[in-house]
Parts: sequence; C-alpha cells; structure tokens
Amino acid sequence: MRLAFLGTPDFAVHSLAALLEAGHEIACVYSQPPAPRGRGQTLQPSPVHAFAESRGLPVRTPVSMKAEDEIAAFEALDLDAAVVVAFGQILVQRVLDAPRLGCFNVHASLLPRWRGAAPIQRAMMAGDAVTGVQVMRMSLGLDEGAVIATEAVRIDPLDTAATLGARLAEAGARLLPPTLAAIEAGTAVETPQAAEGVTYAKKIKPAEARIDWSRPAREIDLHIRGLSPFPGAWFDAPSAKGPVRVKALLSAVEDGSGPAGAILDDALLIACGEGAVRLLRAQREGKSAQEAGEFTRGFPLPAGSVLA
RNA sequence: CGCGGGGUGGAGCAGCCCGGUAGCUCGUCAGGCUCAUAACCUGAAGGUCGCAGGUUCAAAUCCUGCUCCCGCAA
Repeated sequence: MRLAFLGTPDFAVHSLAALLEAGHEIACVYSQPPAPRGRGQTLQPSPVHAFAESRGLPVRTPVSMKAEDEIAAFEALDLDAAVVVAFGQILVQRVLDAPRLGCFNVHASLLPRWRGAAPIQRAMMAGDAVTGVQVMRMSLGLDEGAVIATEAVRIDPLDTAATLGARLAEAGARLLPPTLAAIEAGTAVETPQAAEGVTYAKKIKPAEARIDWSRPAREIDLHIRGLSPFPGAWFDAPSAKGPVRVKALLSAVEDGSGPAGAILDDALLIACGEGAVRLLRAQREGKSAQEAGEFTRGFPLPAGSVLA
C-alpha cells in the first residue's frame, strides 16, 4: 500500500521499520520538527526523522498539521492509508479523511483505559498487571476510535517505563503489518471502544515526579519505575556539600518499617509511609545511572539518616 | 556563546576552598578462619592525581589554555 507514517520517538521507529519490512511504499514520513536537546542544546532530528532519512524516505516536519498548505500537501500524496504512532500532534478531520482507507493509530494501552499522552507511565504508576498495544481507526476524539487489533503485554515487577515501552513498541510493530493487510482486504473487524472504563493518561508534571516518602511502599515503587528513566522520580539526599538530587531509576518493595524517608540499612532500603522500598539503580545529578552497589560505594547513604 | 557536574591504582568516590609523605569502599592476589560461602580476619600488589604551560622552596590542591566524558528544559 501507499502510506504516510506519522511518528516521533523511538517507540514509533519500530513500527515504521515493520512497515518497510512488509514492503509498503512510504510516500512521506511526518515527524515533529528537530528540537534542541542534549549537551550544547544542538538541534537534533527526532528518532523517526533520523531513521527515515537513513532509509532515504522523504520527511516533512511541520510545526502544525493544521496549516492549509500542509493539509493540501497531505491530500496530494494520494494515500491508501496513514499510520500514526506517537506523533505528538492532533489531526483535523480533513487529514483523517484524506487517505482512501483512513488513518490508523498504534496506541500503547488497552483502550478505553489510558487514552492520551502518557499511557505507558500511567499504566505502570497505577499498578496495572497487564497493559497492551492496539491498532485503531482514528477519529476526531482523542484515542476514541474503533479498535482493530490488540496484543496484551504483562507488566513485570522489575519493569520500568523504558523496558515496558520497548516491549510495547515491538508488539505494536508485530501487530501492524497483518492488521494493515486485513484492512486492505476488507476483512478487518472494527470494535467500538467500551463506554465504561475510560481513563485518561495525563502528561506528567515535573512537580509530580518528586518522591513523597510518606506514601505506601507499593505506590512509591510504582512511581519510581513508572517514571524511569524519564522524567525520573527523584529526592534530595543529604551530603557534606548540601542536598544532592538523586533520581531513583529502579526499585523493589521490601519488608521494613520506620519513619517515612528513614534509611534502614546501608544498601538503600528506605522506609515509606507503609513498608519500605529498596533502590536498585539510581543516578546522582551530574552522573550517569549506577547500580545500587556502585552508587553507595561512591555516595554512601548510611542507615540512620532520613530523607526529606 | 543555554545551564550545570566531572576526569585521582581494575570499579565507584574523598581530598582541592585554607598548597607540604595519595586516603576510603569494592574488586584482585596471598595467607588465616569455617562443614561451607558472594560472609569474616590478616597482609600484599596496583596511581607520572586527563593534557600542556604558569606561580611557588613545594601543586591532586592556586592561575591560564586545551581535551575528553556526563546530566538537564520529557
């Protein structure tokens, strides 16, 4: 089929690669414009942008897909279908209507649960045991379209948003080619989303990422892993030079009790409002991520101190 | 000219502000202890303190330049 692909982060690259693998013609790849990032704040193309260029695909990076000339250009592509994966822009009706068969979205949750921007993090933070990836026909409402294909993915106790996201991205890439084939053949079954069980995965605000040690251990563990590695759950640790911000990247719930924030042993076991959490991987400001053992060798947090 | 952190034995760090014998945790090696062990005890090896220059009787430490690495505004 003649397709357009709209996507931005690494998550979407897997899907684009799968479409190429399946032999589809990618008429154009759309992605968010290059943004300053990394050291030096240099302008960097998005992962999808970079991947598409490496495969010699035409790339467009409009600031808005709502501009009249962008819509016209999209219509002029004469597409069979468009595939949207974590693109980062809302599409208007004229765009959705442009491809002959419609626009299809790969979404990382079991809809109607976790519609919106951060489904992977929200599913983890909520403690869901299972999430998944789905292909749906796009409609004007945010992630409200009829579902065509589903693959469930279990959330493991030591998952982080990153490891879970990687599995979901692979699952989405697996799902896409056969689903498109069914759509083309007219055999796809489109199931409207349930009216009940709707939740929205709101964006994560920076203030939300700070760890509140007075919460129960299970919630803190989910908070840490759900926000790992980005934007990263964090806390201030005392040091001779003043508070040092530490990102918690991986944790596990363990037995233990004490005042919230109290450090219970020399291996990063920290008391919560209820129970305790052991940090397994952490990152000091200015440093790269370290396993707990390395971390404590360079930055001991001895039993007895208390985190704010 | 975005902001900030850092380069010290194999790993992670302290020491630098207030120059004067290179320190800590882990690892490695040897010996001991133990039914046994990634546990414990004793001892040892291993570093031109990123590079270059400057100041000084003396520089890891102060000054200048360079270089490499890392984090942040998802």
